[in-house]
Amino acid sequence: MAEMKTTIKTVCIDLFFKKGYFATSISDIAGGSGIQKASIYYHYASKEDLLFHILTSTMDDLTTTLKQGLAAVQGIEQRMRAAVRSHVCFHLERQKENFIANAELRGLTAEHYRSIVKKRDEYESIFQDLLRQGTDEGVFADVDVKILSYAILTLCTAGATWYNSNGRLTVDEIADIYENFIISGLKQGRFERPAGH
Amino acid sequence: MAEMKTTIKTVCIDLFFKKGYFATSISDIAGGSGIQKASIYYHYASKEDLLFHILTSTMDDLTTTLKQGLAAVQGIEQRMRAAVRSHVCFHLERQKENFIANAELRGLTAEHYRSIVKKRDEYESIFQDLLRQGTDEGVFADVDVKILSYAILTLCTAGATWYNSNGRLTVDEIADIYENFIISGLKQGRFERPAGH
DNA sequence: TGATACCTAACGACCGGTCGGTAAATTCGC
DNA sequence: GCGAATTTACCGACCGGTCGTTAGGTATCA
Repeated sequence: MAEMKTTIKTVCIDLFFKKGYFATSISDIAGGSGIQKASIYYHYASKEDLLFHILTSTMDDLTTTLKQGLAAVQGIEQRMRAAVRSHVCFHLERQKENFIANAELRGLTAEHYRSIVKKRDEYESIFQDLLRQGTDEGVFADVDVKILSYAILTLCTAGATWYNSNGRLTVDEIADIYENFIISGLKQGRFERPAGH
Repeated sequence: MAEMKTTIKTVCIDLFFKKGYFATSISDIAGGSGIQKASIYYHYASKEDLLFHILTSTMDDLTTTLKQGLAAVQGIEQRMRAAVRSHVCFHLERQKENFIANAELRGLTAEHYRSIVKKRDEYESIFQDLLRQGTDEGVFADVDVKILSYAILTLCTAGATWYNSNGRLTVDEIADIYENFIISGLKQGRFERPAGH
């Protein structure tokens, strides 16, 4: 049964989130999982292998979720809204994994690093396509696609660093705030006369 | 002369930025500084002390720069623009230190952690005051001050993770993009109305 | 019986940090 | 003005401890 393998991964996510990858030892992970540290190596090849597993599944699920969220949505503004919402909700709902995915890339081997960055680039390119299309159609202002895509993604991603699931706002309420902020930011100049400089 | 002390700090910033705090050894720092690792301890009490020095000076300079940038600016929109610009420029110009300040807080002792977080909170509160005032005056939409302040700061801060000083855009050009994006996001499609009278 | 899932024990490497010592520069007593 | 005392800035050697990892053994169960 892959029961312990799952337990180890879950414990690992908790610890990497709380203490960081380098500050977490195999002993910590073993202790949290209720086994001896040598037994970790029956399930995973190395500490880095564990990190890579976490990041790979997170990135894959992230992209899958986005594609599902966009599948039935028409119109560029609505599609961008859906994309932002998908991104925010995923990051808040799977806060720990996403925090790790953004903070611990340096723990990977060069090869695994490339693999994760490739997945991230593919994900980003979906947003960049949306931005480009919105700009072409004149729905969004003539924005810098590269910079604005980074802006949108890091903005929502940052939620994973401060979000408190017991806090004042629900995931949906936070998604609303980001959605409106971003869409307004993208439409800039479309509503108002330019402010004096 | 405090020459070597400065050299060590500079080397340290480079290494912490490139490899991360935990992955950087005292030997690395010593090697980069051209001395033996024991000599590091003549200038700094510990590895953590080095990190704390870096973060303290960065946070202090950050706040000082913001206050200077706001000193002579009138009007809430212009003040927010100035604040965003100050924040972006500081983060891009001192990219490495700011990256460390956002990534390596976990390396601090509990006491030093509190000290840095306190500085960060004070800095954030300046932005929150601007947001609150802008909302009160009706210049900005009725936004959630807490969430939007995090949004603005993390947005600009993120620039320090991807900015390439040899890249396509200058610091000022990037600041322009952020400034317009954020102000538009805060106004959320509002037409500008003469405030009050 | 043999695969599965764990264990105990131990490995070498490396870590942050300390120690005693020292050459050179600076300060001080006279 | 000059020798003595002290401080500055560094070094090489080494410490206890922890790290990720491995070898080899053992209980369970089909």
